[in-house]
Amino acid sequence: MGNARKISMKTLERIVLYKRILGDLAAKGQKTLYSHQLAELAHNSPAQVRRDLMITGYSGTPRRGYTTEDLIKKISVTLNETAEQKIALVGIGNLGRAILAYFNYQQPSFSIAAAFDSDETRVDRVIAGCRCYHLREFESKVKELGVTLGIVTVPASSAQTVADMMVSAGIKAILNFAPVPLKVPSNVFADRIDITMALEKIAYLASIK
Amino acid sequence: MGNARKISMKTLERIVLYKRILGDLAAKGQKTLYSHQLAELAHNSPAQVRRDLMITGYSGTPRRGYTTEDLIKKISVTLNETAEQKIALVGIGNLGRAILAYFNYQQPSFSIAAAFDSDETRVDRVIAGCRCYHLREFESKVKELGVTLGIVTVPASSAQTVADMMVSAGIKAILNFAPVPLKVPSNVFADRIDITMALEKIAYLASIK
DNA sequence: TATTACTTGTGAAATAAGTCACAATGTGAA
DNA sequence: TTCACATTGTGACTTATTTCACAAGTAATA
Ligand SMILES: NC(=O)c1ccc[n+]([C@@H]2O[C@H](COP(=O)([O-])OP(=O)(O)OC[C@H]3O[C@@H](n4cnc5c(N)ncnc54)[C@H](O)[C@@H]3O)[C@@H](O)[C@H]2O)c1
Ligand SMILES: NC(=O)c1ccc[n+]([C@@H]2O[C@H](COP(=O)([O-])OP(=O)(O)OC[C@H]3O[C@@H](n4cnc5c(N)ncnc54)[C@H](O)[C@@H]3O)[C@@H](O)[C@H]2O)c1
Repeated sequence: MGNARKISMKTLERIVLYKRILGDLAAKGQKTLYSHQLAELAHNSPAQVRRDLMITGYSGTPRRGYTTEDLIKKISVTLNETAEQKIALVGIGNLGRAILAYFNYQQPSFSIAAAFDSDETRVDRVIAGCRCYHLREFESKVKELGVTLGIVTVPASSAQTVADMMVSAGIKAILNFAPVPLKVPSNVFADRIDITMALEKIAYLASIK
Repeated sequence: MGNARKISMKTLERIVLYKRILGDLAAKGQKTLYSHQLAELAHNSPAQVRRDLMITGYSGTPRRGYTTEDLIKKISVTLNETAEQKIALVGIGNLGRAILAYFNYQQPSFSIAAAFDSDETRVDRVIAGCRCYHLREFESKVKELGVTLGIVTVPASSAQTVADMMVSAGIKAILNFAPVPLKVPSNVFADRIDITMALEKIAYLASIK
């Protein structure tokens, strides 16, 4: 869309975090803050914060810092959060259900519009306010509901098949919890959250301390 | 421990992935492979694979490539996987239970030794083979069982308190699922998996495609 | 009003990560 | 055995990210 400047992955991740921190502060009534305060809360440096905020185009004022509400709004615009996006989750297992339950409470710029599974015993019900359908209804529901994002919580062996289905249904970005990299066309973005890998990582880091 | 060379986070993450891929190939009977094949499966470049493998000290042979089993062993040694590590999970909610259920099936170089919660109704039972205790028993159980790793799956408001408790019980590394950075002393490592952030990230990336 | 004391935004430098490209080398074929 | 050649390991280069450091600017104070 509009945003001319390209945001690096690292900066993207941090400004999402900044927005959340700012939201908490705003809820507590804090009107302004300095880069060093945001840095403290985000566990990084003031220079990093200021550099990251450059891409939003928002300018603080010297000596006064940033206005909480304005900065939140500017980050939201930068993140194109104007239009709410809909998510389809595939794989109503333990992890899938935890995610469904969680994102019902939350109300960010996206919502899980529908969930799917290939197991007949897991479909045709409502979990945490989200309807569960059989996988065969995937493409039609995605199109009907205007889904643009996908969450993959199926076993690794089925993850690529599910991703392919998402791509052909027109989904634009996928978050994959299966421990296998997905192959998607270059006009689709796929990210992976690999919990096992994260554990092996901390196991290594504990072992060298 | 022994490992002189410092592994970068990026390389660490990738060699963990390589090991898993190699394990799958070995299970299917593949004896050797080339850097370009591993790159294909890991979704990166052959040069990246070879560069990453340098820190293991393992050398393949030109024209024949890498011997699957040998490379797996060398990565395991690099990752100090000789001694199995024990994990304590705190927060037996939706996500915590999904994780408990999952890591019971798996048998890697670590296992979840005990789970804890502050809610009386969630303790004194066994979930997926893992005993659940009240949080007040945390320190004694951690020491009794020799736990070195912690998983935090409590609400954001309690995450820092739980982390502090883990640190004072002697835990060396923490994996945190709460959407808030943890403050830990420099001899402890804290990593965070932020699912909401990952979703906001793909939402942004979908919006610019 | 002039001055002081901080904070911002950002070029420039430093560091980290990734890619290229090629000499060295072992393999399999003849 | 000899040779052709695909593959490895790595120095050098490129690109990305972070940090430094300081001019410019604003609010508070006197
Ligand atoms: N639960 C965890 O803590 C955890 C940790 C690490 C990785 N993971 C990964 O997350 C994924 C889900 O884990 P889980 O614990 O929820 O597993 P699970 O077995 O509880 O759930 C998997 C679900 O996917 C469904 N499914 C299987 N094949 C399907 C297909 N082709 N189409 C649609 N649905 C299908 C199953 O019916 C089941 O409901 C797995 O890839 C797993 O490796 C989970
Ligand atoms: N479930 C998800 O998909 C999801 C997604 C994003 C983030 N998260 C984060 O993961 C964490 C857990 O999420 P969840 O969905 O499992 O929540 P949940 O409410 O289902 O579970 C939280 C558990 O922690 C326990 N708890 C609360 N305070 C505690 C304390 N001080 N000590 C010990 N136990 C305590 C509660 O009794 C409960 O059992 C939260 O921080 C949440 O923000 C979860």
